[in-house]
Amino acid sequence: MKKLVETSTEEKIMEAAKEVFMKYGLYGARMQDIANTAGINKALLHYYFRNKEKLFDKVFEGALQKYFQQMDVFSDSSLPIKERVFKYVDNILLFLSEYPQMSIFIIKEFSINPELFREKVQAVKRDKAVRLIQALEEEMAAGKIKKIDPVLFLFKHALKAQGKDWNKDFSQEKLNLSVKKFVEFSLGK
Amino acid sequence: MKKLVETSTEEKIMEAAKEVFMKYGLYGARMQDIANTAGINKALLHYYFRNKEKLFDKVFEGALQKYFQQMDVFSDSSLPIKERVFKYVDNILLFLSEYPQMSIFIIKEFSINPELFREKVQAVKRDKAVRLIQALEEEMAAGKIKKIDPVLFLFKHALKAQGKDWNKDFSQEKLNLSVKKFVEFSLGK
DNA sequence: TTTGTGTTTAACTATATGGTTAAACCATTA
DNA sequence: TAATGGTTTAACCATATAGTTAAACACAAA
Repeated sequence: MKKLVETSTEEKIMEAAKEVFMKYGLYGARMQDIANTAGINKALLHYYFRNKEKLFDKVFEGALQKYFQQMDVFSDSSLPIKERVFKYVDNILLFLSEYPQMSIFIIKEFSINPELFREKVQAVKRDKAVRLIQALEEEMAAGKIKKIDPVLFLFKHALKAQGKDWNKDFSQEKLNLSVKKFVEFSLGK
Repeated sequence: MKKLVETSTEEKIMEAAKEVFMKYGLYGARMQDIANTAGINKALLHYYFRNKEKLFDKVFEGALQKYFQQMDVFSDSSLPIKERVFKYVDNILLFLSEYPQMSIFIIKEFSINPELFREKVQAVKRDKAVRLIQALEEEMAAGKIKKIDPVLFLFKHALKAQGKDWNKDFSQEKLNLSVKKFVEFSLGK
């Protein structure tokens, strides 16, 4: 059947593109390299995904989707807020250990072109992060959690989940800025 | 005076190259971009540093030097081993927060070409890491610290310094693999 | 078998990129 | 002033790279 071959080739390209883009970034990746990795002719890349940037976008979108999907925990209002936060942080930690390349990749691409990056992210993220922030703000208003900047709140809890304590063990200067940047980016700050 | 202008241009190139290479990596960086960032003609890059790889090597060597220099704490045998470990981990944390790009950069370049990377590192690292391991093994033999794999030992202490506990809060699977890779790389494993 | 359609390829083009060269520049010194 | 030598530049070259095209291929329907 034709359809099967179709999806298979497209999948092969996507997998190869993912691998190469993650490794070298948008600028560093070579179309020929992607084609070789996928075991196909270079022209096929353009047949399936018009050009380099469109291919990159597709790969990127997939990666981001997986990442932002995890914010959906916050929509489950049956769970107490702290449970949700814990679950979310737990998922993120798992995600980061499952895709070590991806976290670095996202941080890198973000640092290369924050504006373009943010723009591309918007389409995927939609209101997920907004809803997350809203959920936190509601709980703050209800007095269930302390009133602080939601980003800071999430960051502190991410630290806490790892057994760190913001006040005791960490000073602002000693934080790994990448992690901070990453959390900030996630929330669209 | 000529000497002043000379060093200034070379410095400008080094600074620009550092910035661009850190951002885009060896493959992604463009010589023209480096020249523009330094505010000089592209040919000057080749005048001062023959070719792209040699320039990269110089930048890279500088970065690694700063990093591995911190292992020298272990040569100061007047301090108890635990003090040395603490001081070392402290320095590394400070280094990582001072140069957030660099840590990611090193991890990336390492993942792109481990063999070449290791090779380049050898020249800078020399016996620093060896001495570090030796110091740990000596203390282990003397019964001052528990007998475990020195790499694992250092990794655990790096976690501890951040308030994390290997056994309680972390499972092998949940660890951010990048951090583990980075520590392992540092010691030449 | 022939036709039609979607897939794949080899060969090509235009441009970007790393690198070279010869000449210009400029401060020092004979 | 003229010569010297390190520094800088514009213009160039060869190759790599993204992207295009026309033709071949494969397979299903007529």
